[in-house]
Amino acid sequence: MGKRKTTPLKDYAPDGHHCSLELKTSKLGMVSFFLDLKQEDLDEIVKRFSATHYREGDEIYYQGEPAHYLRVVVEGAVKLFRYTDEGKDVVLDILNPGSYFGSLKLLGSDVYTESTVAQSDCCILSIGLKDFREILQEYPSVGIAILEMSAEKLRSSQEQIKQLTTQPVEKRIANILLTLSEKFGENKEEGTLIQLPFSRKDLADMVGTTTESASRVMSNFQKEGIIETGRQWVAIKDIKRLRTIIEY
Amino acid sequence: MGKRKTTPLKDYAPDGHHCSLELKTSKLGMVSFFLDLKQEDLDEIVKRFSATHYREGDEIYYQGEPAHYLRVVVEGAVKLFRYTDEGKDVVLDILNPGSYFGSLKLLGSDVYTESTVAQSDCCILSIGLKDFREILQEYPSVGIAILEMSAEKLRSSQEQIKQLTTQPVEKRIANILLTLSEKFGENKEEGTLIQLPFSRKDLADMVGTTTESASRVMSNFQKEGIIETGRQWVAIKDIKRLRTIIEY
DNA sequence: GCACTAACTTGATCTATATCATTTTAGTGC
DNA sequence: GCACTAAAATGATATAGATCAAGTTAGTGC
Repeated sequence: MGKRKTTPLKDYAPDGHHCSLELKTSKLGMVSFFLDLKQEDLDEIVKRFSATHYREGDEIYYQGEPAHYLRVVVEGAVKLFRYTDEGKDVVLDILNPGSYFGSLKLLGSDVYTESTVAQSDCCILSIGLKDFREILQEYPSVGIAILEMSAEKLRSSQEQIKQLTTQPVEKRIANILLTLSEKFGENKEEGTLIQLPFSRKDLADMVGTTTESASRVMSNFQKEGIIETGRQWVAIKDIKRLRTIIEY
Repeated sequence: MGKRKTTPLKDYAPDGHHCSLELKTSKLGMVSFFLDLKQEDLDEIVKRFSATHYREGDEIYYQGEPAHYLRVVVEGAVKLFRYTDEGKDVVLDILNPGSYFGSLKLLGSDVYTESTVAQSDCCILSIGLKDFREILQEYPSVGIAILEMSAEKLRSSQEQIKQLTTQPVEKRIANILLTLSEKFGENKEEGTLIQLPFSRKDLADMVGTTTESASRVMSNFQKEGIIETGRQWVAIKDIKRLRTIIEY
């Protein structure tokens, strides 16, 4: 049954020098709000962004800080979360390459309402809001596209609310595993490895439960052969069964 | 102690003919995405919207229907909700005059992901997405404003997620009462009357609990003199105490 | 290979809230 | 004023999941 000795997760970007201009351009082109642009326009836009590299666990910004930038994930994963006065964390989203975050407050000043950390090593592009505003004025299609993405985010947030209020913990976890595997899954011999380090605590904070409850559910899933899991990693072995759990 | 015999809620617009052009214009000017426009531009834009009047309880659109319109509340209140396969309702928001809803999918087709009903008699302006797109192209400031409103909606939805996962029912209800009183409150001799018909079931669906639990909490609040309440109406008598409950 | 530690698991309670079952009452319409 | 009804309140019980308290182990670094 193949006892593992090391985490199956890729240990990428140890030297932090993979964010070539080409990679940046191609990733920025992926972001759907730049989807409609011609290559030359895109090249022009990329120049206005600056790239920063973060190591796993680095904070990108804190809840409460003044907000001046819009950011885009080029590589890696970013965790977006709020913490409460009582010290609990609530994970709002885990972003994959191509997603934007930060502020969209183009007029007046703004303050971040969530904190963000690099969930894995990652490369982030950022642009000042003034500059972004200029881009919006130059390329109206960008505005329309970002408006749609923003509406989409709202919808998925509403879906989360629905789940929190109507679904038991087991279903919520099954759901998150499915979502994460769609965002970060890599097909391996035996099932889909979620290419993203995340602990039971992270998982619990994503679905609004405790580490212990998350752990129990994951243990059951593993016993049933639905997943295979270790410290900070999960592979899905039986997606069908996971879907069944969600639906009934 | 003044036993009430009738609901204190206003019974407005019984004949449905109060949506004058002036009212429409002034309300549309209130919507912050038209805030920057000159009066003449606004007049031009208003013409492209058409007004519809709904009676309390009327459905405006259903979850799953193809979505072709963007709408704005001119008068009254609109309940935005999702229902689940198991027959539960989740209230996502209660909109007051000046709020927009419907679709923002300007390219391609879209399907409503929530249902909406008139929570009170109300007047709604709607515009086809094509027309709206033209407005966006003509008046770029509208796009920027709506982008910000959309970001704001996302944030309040995230706040709701935080509350659902970290706060007990009593605090969540206290919170909603405060929000509703800000949106629909009218100052009366004794406290703030929430000018909006809503039942214990509505309340429960807003905070993700059951009618019974909502009822118990409301009974306590009334016993403590924090609120006064009857069928489908609530008045807040001691906002300070409500705030205390939320905070500790 | 071996020791070390944070991550994870497991078990035993406890508790907030759901659920089920009635009873009570506010507000309407006659 | 009185009867009627849907809404709300209340009580008794059940339960999912939180909390508290020890263990276990996966994966790392030597």
